[in-house]
Amino acid sequence: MARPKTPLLSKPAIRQAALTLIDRDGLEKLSMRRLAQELDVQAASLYSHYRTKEELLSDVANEVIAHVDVSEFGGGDWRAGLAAWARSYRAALDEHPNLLPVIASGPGRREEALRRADAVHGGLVGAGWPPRFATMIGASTKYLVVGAATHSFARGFDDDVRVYQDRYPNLSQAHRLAEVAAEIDEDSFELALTAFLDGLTPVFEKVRVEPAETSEG
Amino acid sequence: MARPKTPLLSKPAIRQAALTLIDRDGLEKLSMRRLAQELDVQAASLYSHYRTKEELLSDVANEVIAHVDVSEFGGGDWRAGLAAWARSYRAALDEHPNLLPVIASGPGRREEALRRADAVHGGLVGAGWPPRFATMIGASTKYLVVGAATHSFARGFDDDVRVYQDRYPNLSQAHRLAEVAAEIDEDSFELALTAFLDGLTPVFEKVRVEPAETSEG
DNA sequence: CCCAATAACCTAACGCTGTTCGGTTCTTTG
DNA sequence: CAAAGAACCGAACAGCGTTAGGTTATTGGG
Repeated sequence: MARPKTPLLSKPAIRQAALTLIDRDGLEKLSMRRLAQELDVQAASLYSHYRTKEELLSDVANEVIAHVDVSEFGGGDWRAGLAAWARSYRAALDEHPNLLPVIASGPGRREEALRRADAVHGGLVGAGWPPRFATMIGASTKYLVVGAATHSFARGFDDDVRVYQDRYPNLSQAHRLAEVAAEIDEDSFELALTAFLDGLTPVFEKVRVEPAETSEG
Repeated sequence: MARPKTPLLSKPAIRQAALTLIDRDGLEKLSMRRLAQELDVQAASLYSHYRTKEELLSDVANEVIAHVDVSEFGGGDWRAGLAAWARSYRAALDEHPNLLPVIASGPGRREEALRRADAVHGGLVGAGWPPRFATMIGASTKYLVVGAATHSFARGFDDDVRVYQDRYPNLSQAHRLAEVAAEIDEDSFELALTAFLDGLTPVFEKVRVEPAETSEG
């Protein structure tokens, strides 16, 4: 077979198949050969569309991040903006947990990630935070989200609870809750986010500035 | 060559060589063959000491985590305990940034991680937090630390600042600070940690219980 | 309208990876 | 003193990302 009359592949189709495979079988199971097989194609053909596997993965990650919502920053309420952003971010990561290493590790050349970082920064400054604080708060909130997604209890402990029994007395009770690990994750994230925002509020009162032009400078 | 008179390898020696290589060349450059070469040995020999590469990496991670200090929980001050733990944790991750994916992703069967989780939980309960909150707070703090380490500004953005100029007006100013990215990371982490602890304090006043026996349950 | 360029697929191969097999020699145990 | 096991080796396996070179279909310029 040579060049087909209608193309068998396209960037979106490759991305979608990759994400499906990652969601279903895990990141480490995704190989170019397996991906090609899923698309009824030979592995080498993928390189007509993506230069490397890494580039493909970055593109997949970009697409996932594109679903994160930063629109809440539109109103001037930085608390609501941050909370909505953080929850939306977390939800996006939660939908594709196997992809998390890609999102968490890579450098941030991804368009959509930058677009959102810009929106967050602009929203905070627009609400009265000094730019330096806006940068820090944006980073900190992301810490919380990414940390909550990676180090989640749900996957952070072994299924076999008996491993911990007796040896770690303080934990043994905590992990009787293994079956509700997801709920603990959720509660912890909300607790942390709320506490963080609460702790930020008095800081805001101290450093607040009159909102100037956001975008010039 | 067959079996040598005095062993050429040992688990600690292998771990140390692996960590050195990871620190120097990065995680993805570490292969069993390269590691063996560093130890003047053949790759297959490593399997007399470690069953898989994964097991070796987990052991290396365990060793790094062993340096995290939870002793501050000894006094009854949960704030000081949490802060010291978080800073120590972060410092440990910072010393071996290339190892971070291993620490962040793997399930928590690592002895030292469990030992510390137990100490944290016990310290919080001992200070008066209900067990359920202790679990959540431990998880949340870890979120903050791991998130701060993985998504650090220092590595989260591309070296070439000009990429972002003009296209993202809100960011262009922020990233004129690229050369002080490490400082931003530090400040953000401290801001987040402090805000989180500040936000937690009023919660504590509400839910506090008389410290009961910590270890029976 | 046709020819050149390009694009999209293919097969085959390269060098690398983690890991296993079977062999040899040394040490330890009974 | 024999048997068992431990610690090394060389060679090989299957699978990986990627590249080279070939073939055919489409597209753009003279």
